[in-house]
Amino acid sequence: MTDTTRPKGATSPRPPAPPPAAANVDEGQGEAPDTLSLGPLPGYLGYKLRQAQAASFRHIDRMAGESDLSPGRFSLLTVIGANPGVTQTRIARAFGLDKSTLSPVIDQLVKGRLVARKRSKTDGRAYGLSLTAAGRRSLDAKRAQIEAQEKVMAATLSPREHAGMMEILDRIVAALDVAR
Amino acid sequence: MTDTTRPKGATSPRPPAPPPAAANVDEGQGEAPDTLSLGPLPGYLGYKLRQAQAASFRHIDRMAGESDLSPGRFSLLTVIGANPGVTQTRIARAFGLDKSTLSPVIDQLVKGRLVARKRSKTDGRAYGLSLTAAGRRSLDAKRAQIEAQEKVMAATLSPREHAGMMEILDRIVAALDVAR
DNA sequence: TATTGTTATACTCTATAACTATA
DNA sequence: TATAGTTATAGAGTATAACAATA
Repeated sequence: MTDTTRPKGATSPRPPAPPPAAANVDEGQGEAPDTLSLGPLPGYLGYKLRQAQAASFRHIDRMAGESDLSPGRFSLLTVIGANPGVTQTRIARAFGLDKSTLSPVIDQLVKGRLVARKRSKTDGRAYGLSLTAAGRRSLDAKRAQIEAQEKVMAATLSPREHAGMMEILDRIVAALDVAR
Repeated sequence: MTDTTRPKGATSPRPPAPPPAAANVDEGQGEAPDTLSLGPLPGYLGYKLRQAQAASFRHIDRMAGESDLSPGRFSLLTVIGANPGVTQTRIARAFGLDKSTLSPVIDQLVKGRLVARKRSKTDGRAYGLSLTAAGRRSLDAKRAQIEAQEKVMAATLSPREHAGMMEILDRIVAALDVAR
């Protein structure tokens, strides 16, 4: 999810470089030396959604310093911060993830002292999760980066377009999760 | 990239289940039994982009049969199909990937007999890639699924909204790849 | 020396299955 | 029996570094 304390010495795997715009050409006759066709790909909304999502991660990564939170860990810390005492299972359900997915990540966050894990008084199986002071600081720092990115995106959109995107994206999610 | 022939007996890792809509609630006072706050997440365009992208993959996966192409391998086969004789390096550049990323994937595609790899006559280092008949069939089958998904998305959008999305998504990618 | 491609290694994100401990 | 969490294993997708072969 969020990558707390990226292993100090680790070579953090960087996202791919932005694909050259040239490749975005829609099919076509321009068989120039190093331009290749992406076929029908640029006509698919799903493809563009993927491109935009990838560009977002790439951009966040470029803003990030060493041992910074990954987008996934950021969202995990955000939810823990907004729901002190929450359990792993509840978080997994909220994100639609399997509980086993969270175990190792939360373990890293706990080892990195960003998250505190306390056994529940009322249920000996469950843990209550909360942010440590360091976790809160990491989260705040990352949120500033995220919100800077939001400003970059908002700056290229009119307020109407921005609101429209938010709404349409929800509609797309709803349609796809129902379909089939 | 694309996942050609998913290892026959392999338990293809399924995408996460759709998160319950309840989790979408924006902060709030409603501290109901199992509703947890996502904090500021639902207000971020980047977060919604990620959700929509994930919903798209999830939906494709639900349509897919056994040993079907992953979205990544689909795009890879698409580009090979549209540019017979293309080299790995050129594809990597077009997608903004490192060349080392493609080696294992293409190797699988070749082993799965979906892609043919021939040493270039003019450059002994390079391979020319092309689709086999089976590769073409897999690609066509997958494309039908992809286009079915495109119809599902298009059905929830007005033509203007659809066109707007395509254009705005491009604008977001351009803005993010320049920023910082 | 530069380029094409491979291999080893690593990291994120995700899943299923099997298991422990607690309810 | 059901639930919370862990561990082992697996797979997609991506990277860097080091290397071989060819240019």
